Amino acid sequence: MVHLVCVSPVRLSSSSSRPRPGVAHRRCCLALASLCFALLGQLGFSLLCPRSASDSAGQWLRFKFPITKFTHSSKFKFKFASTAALAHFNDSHNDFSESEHSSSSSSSSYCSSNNITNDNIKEESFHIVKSLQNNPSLAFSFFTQLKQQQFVGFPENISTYAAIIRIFCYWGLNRRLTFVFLDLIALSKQHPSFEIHDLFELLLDDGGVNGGNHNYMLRAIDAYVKACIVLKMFDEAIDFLSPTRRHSVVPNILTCNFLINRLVENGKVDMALAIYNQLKRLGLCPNHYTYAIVIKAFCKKCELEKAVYVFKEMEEARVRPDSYCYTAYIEGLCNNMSEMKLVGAEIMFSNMIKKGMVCQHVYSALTYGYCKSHKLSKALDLYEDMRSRGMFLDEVAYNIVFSALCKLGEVDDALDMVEDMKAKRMVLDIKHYTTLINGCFLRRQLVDAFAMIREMKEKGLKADIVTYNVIAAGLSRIGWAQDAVDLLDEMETQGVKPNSITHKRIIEGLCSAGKVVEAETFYQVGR
DNA sequence: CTAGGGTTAG
Repeated sequence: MVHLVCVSPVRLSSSSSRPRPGVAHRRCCLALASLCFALLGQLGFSLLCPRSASDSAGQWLRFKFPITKFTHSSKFKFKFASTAALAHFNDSHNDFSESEHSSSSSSSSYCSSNNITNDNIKEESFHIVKSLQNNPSLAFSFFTQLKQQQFVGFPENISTYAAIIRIFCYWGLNRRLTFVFLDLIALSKQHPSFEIHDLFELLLDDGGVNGGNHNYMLRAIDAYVKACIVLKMFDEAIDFLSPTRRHSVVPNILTCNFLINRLVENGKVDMALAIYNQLKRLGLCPNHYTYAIVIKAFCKKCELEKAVYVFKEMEEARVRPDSYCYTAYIEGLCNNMSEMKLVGAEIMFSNMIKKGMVCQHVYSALTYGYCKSHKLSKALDLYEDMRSRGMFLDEVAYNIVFSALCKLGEVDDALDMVEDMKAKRMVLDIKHYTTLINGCFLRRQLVDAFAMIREMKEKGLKADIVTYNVIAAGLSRIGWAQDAVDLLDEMETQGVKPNSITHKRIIEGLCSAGKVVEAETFYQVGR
């Protein structure tokens, strides 16, 4: 095994002559890296444990994989400011100039000891991650491997986390940063003595990541706040936006938008509006998306006048509303449906057309409004209008149209459109199938209905409670009461719990099939 | 940071 690792060192050409690596190259490199790490896992960790601290296993990686550069020019060397906490680690590998490296010398040193202690893994992992600072991709896969083998423990190995965070901050790999923080949050829950704030203190020891440049620190804060939001830890996210926690860094409006939007979606509308007001007090400028979310928030509270007032606020702030803002309001009108409001939505829609601001989404919103108020032919007219403008339907919009067509009893048209979707390589999901199955049953097109059910299952889609209710209703309606009852068995094996609608449909089926006694028993004791 | 869709009611 060791032999295999050392046979063919990769020759590194000088950085100036090598073309910039493309995405494919990077992917390839990453794949190669994971492969080798997997190999390492099998070998045990001994390969990565050199005799001396300076003889880092990072060197092993260096001759094994060409060092890839990301978008930064090589003039920008990663500056890894030392901290008091990290001072005992050897910093000699900061500079990763890609000089020719004699590979043969290191072959023996990596297969040294077999008796690895947790301590040297800790030390080495920090060391290796740090030495891969010019290759974030590789650093990340190494880190992932460490985690999979549970070598990144807590709270002892906080420095390895700090190292990986610094690297990702520097390279602006925000998504990966968020993943690291998701991890950290999970770990900090296992180890209550550790607080994320301690980690930030560590990062701040340098005066910020990378020599006090707040842009880097901001990335770490954003990523952490985002991770909190994803985990619905809203209080923690909000707490971090407070002046004492921000470390005098101004929060990013995009992150704030993300927070406010998720708050609204989770029904915490008042909290969202409070944050919005706080942002304004902080002097942060909301952008058009912020305003759109606020419009949505007021609509959700049924305070449509206040939603209108937001447009005024935008005018004062000289932020031009975009199609999303208008759509948010149209959606609000459609959801708080009344004849008058629908007219309001139509007026705003035609204004959008005049301004050349229509987007696909506004069509969905208004179509949905028409469907809800049973103006199905208007909905279909709108669909035609949309096609005439060369807009295309996406998956969700297709389903809105399907649902309108099915209610009109025009399932065949819907089924034709399914073929269009497939021709466009669009994938149907469980909601499409539910709509269509329902439509087929309503028209008593049983062959189509069962074909749809089969197709859905063949594609590996699992029916959920709504789908089962639709099927139960369909079976009952066509008089197949026993099959509706039997559906409960299938639901049980699929782990879907029937609800009151399911039972209601089954009882209806039994009653209309004349099986009143069975219906009564079912009502009394269930199945 | 970018939304929206499927059952149901005398």
